[in-house]
Amino acid sequence: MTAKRFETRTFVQLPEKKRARIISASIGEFSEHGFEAASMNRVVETARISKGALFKYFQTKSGLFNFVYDITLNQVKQYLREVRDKTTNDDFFVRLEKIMAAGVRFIWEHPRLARIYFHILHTGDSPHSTAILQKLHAESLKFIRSIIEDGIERGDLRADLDVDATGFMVESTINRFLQAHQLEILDPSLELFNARDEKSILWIRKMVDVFQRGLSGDLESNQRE
Amino acid sequence: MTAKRFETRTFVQLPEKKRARIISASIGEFSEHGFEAASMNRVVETARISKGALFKYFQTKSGLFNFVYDITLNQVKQYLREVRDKTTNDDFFVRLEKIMAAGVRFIWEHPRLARIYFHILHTGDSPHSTAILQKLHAESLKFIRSIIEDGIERGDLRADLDVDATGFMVESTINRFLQAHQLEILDPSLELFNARDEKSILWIRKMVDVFQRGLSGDLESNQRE
DNA sequence: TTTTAAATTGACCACCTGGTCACTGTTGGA
DNA sequence: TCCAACAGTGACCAGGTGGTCAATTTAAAA
Repeated sequence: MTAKRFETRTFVQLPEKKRARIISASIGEFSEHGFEAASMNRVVETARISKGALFKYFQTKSGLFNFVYDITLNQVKQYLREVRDKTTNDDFFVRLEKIMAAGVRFIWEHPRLARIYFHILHTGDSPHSTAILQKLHAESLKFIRSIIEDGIERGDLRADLDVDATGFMVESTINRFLQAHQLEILDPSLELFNARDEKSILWIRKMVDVFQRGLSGDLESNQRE
Repeated sequence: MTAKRFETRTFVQLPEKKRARIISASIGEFSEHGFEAASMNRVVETARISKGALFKYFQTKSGLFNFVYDITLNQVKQYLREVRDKTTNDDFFVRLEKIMAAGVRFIWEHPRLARIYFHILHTGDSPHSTAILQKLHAESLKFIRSIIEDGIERGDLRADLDVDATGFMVESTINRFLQAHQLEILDPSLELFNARDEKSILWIRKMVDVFQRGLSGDLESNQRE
């Protein structure tokens, strides 16, 4: 699998400052408008280059988007790998807490990339095929599932747990929780928009607790075998 | 609170068939493209009327959207009310199952309205203020919370349950589950896209079970006071 | 200094957008 | 039959879109 390049040789050879300006402008534009509504004219304006130049650096709007998409995805993957590797010895529920906390940190450190990631994840607004977008979701799910399977092996989780259903629920909750930090309209009443630390951690604890103990009042029903 | 009308007198007095054609064309357009990317030209084309006419029926694109949004919201609300009232005597977990099943049914019966609803809910792509969109989310959450509070009162759920966190988790899961039926890219590997009945119900059972019993393998930790 | 190759520019293209308005039916009452 | 009131039309508007390309500047090689 050869790495596809979306940027031209010309772009790569650009002085670093200029290249950085263009990348930043592109990230900004796509993070604010998504793919379809993003404007090449605005990118050109923000980056202070001519339109012709931009189209010499990237042949099409899709090309520029793919370039930014790559950066985004690599950052997300790296952060996921890091959390997983740093928490291998933790109990499942501690691990879950740390994963969520790391997500909040990621949003805080890379707000624009996070926006791009979640926007694609939720709207599919991108030049990619549905197949590729589904793969994105599948990877996200796979990550959570692997954590759950570890938890079962270690005995932190019920052995008879349905991994598919659990994975889906945990992933849904995490994603939505992280989005509430980022998209004001998705922050229902938790007041997590632009929140950090204390408030986030409090919520994380509460949610992990619900996952851990379940909802049932009838403790009998927790027993089974 | 007087009801704001988005459609003009002229539109109301239109022959029913024509009016229906216009409404259908508008619902179709907004369900496929959301608000911003929707095209009045396409609506006009599909509805087989002139552009001038459409702008006599609705003053602006926002007006037309609001009209459709009203229809959508009323349908959603009505279906929520119905499920709630029909299940008041059920156990919480049965109730949860029925709510999810009703959601699947709604998507099956009103696929275009469902698309509009979820699109707004997730992207905020609409001419409305963030305040109004937050209210949408808040109402959705409020609905789930009321079901949870009923469950606690009835003793189906732990009395010490955190209603906020639980509501958030349940609502996230339900929403994402329903979206998987509707948006192919959001259907990770559950194969629920365009699914109905058996497959959906199986998943619902699995998820409700996880909510009910929790994830813990250590049964001790379920005991507390 | 001259030549040559590469980098950069912005006017321009076709096509789209939401919205307008002078004009042309159509209808019903006097 | 005449006329007024309304319904409907589509060419047109300003402003946007992604993308192109002949002309120009820049930089390096000869």
